[in-house]
Amino acid sequence: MKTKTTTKAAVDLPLNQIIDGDCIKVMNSLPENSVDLIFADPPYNLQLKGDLHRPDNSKVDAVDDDWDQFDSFKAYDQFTRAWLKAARRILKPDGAIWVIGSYHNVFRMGAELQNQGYWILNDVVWRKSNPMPNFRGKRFTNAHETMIWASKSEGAKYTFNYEALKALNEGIQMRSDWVLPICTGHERLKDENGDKAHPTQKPESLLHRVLVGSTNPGDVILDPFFGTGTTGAVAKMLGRDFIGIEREEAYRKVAEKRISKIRKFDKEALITTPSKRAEPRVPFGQLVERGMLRPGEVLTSPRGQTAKVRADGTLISGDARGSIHQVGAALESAPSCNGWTYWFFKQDGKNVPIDLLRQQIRAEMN
Amino acid sequence: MKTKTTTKAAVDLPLNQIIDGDCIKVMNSLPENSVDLIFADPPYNLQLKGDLHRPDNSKVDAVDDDWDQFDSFKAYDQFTRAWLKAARRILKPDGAIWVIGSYHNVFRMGAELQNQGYWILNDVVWRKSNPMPNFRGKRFTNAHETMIWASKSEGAKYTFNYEALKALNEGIQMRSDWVLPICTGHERLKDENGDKAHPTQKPESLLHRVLVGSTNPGDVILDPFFGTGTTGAVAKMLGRDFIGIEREEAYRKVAEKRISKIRKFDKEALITTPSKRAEPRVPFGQLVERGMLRPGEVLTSPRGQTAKVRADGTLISGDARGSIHQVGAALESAPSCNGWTYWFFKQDGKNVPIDLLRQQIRAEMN
DNA sequence: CCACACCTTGAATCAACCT
DNA sequence: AAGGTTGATTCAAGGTGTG
Repeated sequence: MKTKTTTKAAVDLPLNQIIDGDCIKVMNSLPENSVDLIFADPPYNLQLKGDLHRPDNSKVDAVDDDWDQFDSFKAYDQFTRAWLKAARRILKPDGAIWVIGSYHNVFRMGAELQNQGYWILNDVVWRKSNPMPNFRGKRFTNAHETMIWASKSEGAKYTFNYEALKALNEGIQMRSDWVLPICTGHERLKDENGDKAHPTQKPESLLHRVLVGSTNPGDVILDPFFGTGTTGAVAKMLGRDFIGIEREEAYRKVAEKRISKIRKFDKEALITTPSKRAEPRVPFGQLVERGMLRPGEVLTSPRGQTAKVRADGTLISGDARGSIHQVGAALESAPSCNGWTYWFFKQDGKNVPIDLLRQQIRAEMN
Repeated sequence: MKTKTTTKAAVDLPLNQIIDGDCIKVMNSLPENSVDLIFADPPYNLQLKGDLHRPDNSKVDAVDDDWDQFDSFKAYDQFTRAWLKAARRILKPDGAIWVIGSYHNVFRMGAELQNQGYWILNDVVWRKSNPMPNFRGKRFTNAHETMIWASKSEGAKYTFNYEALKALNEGIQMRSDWVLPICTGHERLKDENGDKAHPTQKPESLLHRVLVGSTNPGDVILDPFFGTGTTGAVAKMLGRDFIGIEREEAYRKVAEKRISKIRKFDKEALITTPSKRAEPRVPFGQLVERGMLRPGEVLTSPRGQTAKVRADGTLISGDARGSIHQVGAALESAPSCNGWTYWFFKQDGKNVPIDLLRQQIRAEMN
C-alpha cells in the first residue's frame, strides 16, 4: 500500500454525513486537495418521449423526474463542466474519479474529463445480467452502462489494488467488463407506498468492486449525487469514510436510515469467493459469424438428412427453416431435438458433430 | 424489408473499389444522400505524439505539457468533426453509421456525433474473448472496444434486422454487448515479412454482425478508413456493395488481393429471417368476405370475453364495436390490442386463433 | 416442506402506414 | 402535415401463491 500526503485540511471534512444542497456549491465550500475518491452518478439526460408499454400492455415506470431534464446538450455540457471542475479541485493530487452513464451522456462526460486534464485510466463496462429488454424490437437490448475511471492528472500515483481484484476474480486479472445484476429484491429500497425509493439505485456489488479496487481503508470517498446512498453504505461496510451530497430531502432520509443500519465488516469477511459460473451459452449463429461454418454449407444428420446454413445462423431444409434444434425436430417429427449433437459437418473428409465447434469456442472463453 | 428511396446518383458510385486518397476529400467528391451505411474505424490517436494529422494533412507537433495536450485534443476534434460531417452528407436520409473506438477517442466521437445531429441508437460493446492482458498490473485488462450505432437524424427509418439478429443469438434478442474473439490465426493478414499487415485488423465476425443487422443485400456500405478491407470482404460475402477509402498503398494492395479471393455466399444462404411486418397486410374483413368466418359467428378471447362478427368485418360486444383491435382493447381496458392473436374461433370443437386464417390467405398469395 | 406456476419489474432517447 | 388505424413486441431475477 502506498503512502499518500495527508493534508491538514482533511481533519475538517464533514465525514460520514449527507450534506443538503447543490453539489457544485457544496464541493466549492470544501478544502481543495482533500478527498481520495469521487464516485459520481449524475443525471443521464435521457430525453424520453412518449410512454412505453410492454407487450402485455403494462406500462414501463420510466425515469421522468425533474432532475433529469435539461433543455439542450449545451445546458447539459455546462452542468457537466461545472461539477467536474468543482470535483477536480477537491481531489487530492493522487486521487481519482469514477463516473457512470449511458450513451445519452457518457460521451459528453468523457470528453469533458479529458478537456479538464483528468487522465482516463480505463472505461469499464457494467454488463447487466438481467437488463430490461427492448420491447419493440427496434434496437439492441440496452444491456450495459459505462463507467470511466480517471486520475486527477497524467502521471498521478492513483490507487489500484491489483491483487485484491485478482482475488475477487478467481485468480485472474480483472477485466474492463464486469457482469453484475441490477439492483432488485430486498436490496432495492422502497418508499412508504412500496414504490421504488429512487429510480436509478445502483447495486452494492458495483460499488464494492469500485471501492475495493481503487481505495484503501480510511480513505475519504465523496459522492456528489448521493441519491439513496449506495456509495455511503458500501464505504461504511468496507471501513472507508464518505461524504454525500444530495439536494432531495426524500432521498437523504432514505439514505440516512439505510446507512445507520450498516455495520462495518470484519476484516476477514471482506474477501468473498465468487461462485462458479455455469457453462456459457454459445449461439449457433456465432459459428457462422466466426467463419467456422459458411453460409451455404451443408450439414448432415445421422440418418442422412441435410440442411443448408444461412447467414443469420438458421438452417433451411426443404420447407423447414429455423434454428438447428427446430429443423432437426421437424425432420425427425420429434417434439424436440438437440441440434448440437444431431448435425454434422465435413472436416478433412470426415463427419464431425457441430458440438465440437462449440467446445472450441467455450475453451477460448476460459 | 422496407423500400428506400433510390437516388439517381447511386448508379454513379464507384462500387466495390478501393479509392486512394484522403477520406474527407474523397467523401466530398461523392454525391450526397447516396450510401446506406458507413462503417468507420478511425485512428484512435490522442497520445500519438506527433503522429496526428490535421484535415489538411499538416502534422501536429509533439506534445508534453498541458497546453499542448489541449492543442492535441483540439486537433483531433477538428479531424473528427471534418470526417463525420463529410460522412453525414453522403449518407442517405435513412442511412446509418457505425464508429468504433477505445476510451482514447470514443468519447470525442460520440459527443461530436450528437453535436452534428446524428441520433445514437445504441452503443455496443465488443467484449474481446482473448484480449491482451495488462502486463504491469496497473489497470484493468483493456478487454473491450466501444462501437456507436447512429442514424443520420432523429426519427429516421433506419434498417434493423431484428429477427435475423435474434436468430443469430439462438432466439434471444441481441444485446448491446457482443462477445467475439480478436482477429488472429489464418484470418490475420501478414505482409511479405510475415509481420501483421495492419496493426488493428478487425475480425470478420464483428462486421458480419454489423452488416447482417443493419443492412440489406444490395446496400452500399462505405468505409472511410478501409485498412486491409475487413468491411469490404464481409460486404462481398454477404452480397452487399462496398466503397473503400484508404491512403496507404500497402494496405490497399493487401485489401485488393484479399477481397478478390472472396466468394459471395449462395443467394439462399443470404436470406435471413424476415420481420413479420414485411408480410402483406390482410384486412380482417377479407375473412368474412371469403366465408372463412360468417357474420353472426361468435369469437372468444383467452379470458372468456365474446364478440359477434358483423358483415362489414367489425365486431360487436356489448357497447363496444369496431375493428378486432379496437374491441379487444376496449374489453381489456388496454391502450392497444392485436386482434389477430386475441380472438379465437371454433373449428372442429377446438378454439383456434383467427391469425391462422390470415396465415392461410398469406400462403395462397405466394 | 418442496416444486412449480405465475406475477412483477428494471436509467428506454422503443412503429409504420394510410387518409 | 397531422391524426387515426393497424398490429408487432420481452429477458432474467426475484417474489408470491398454490398444490
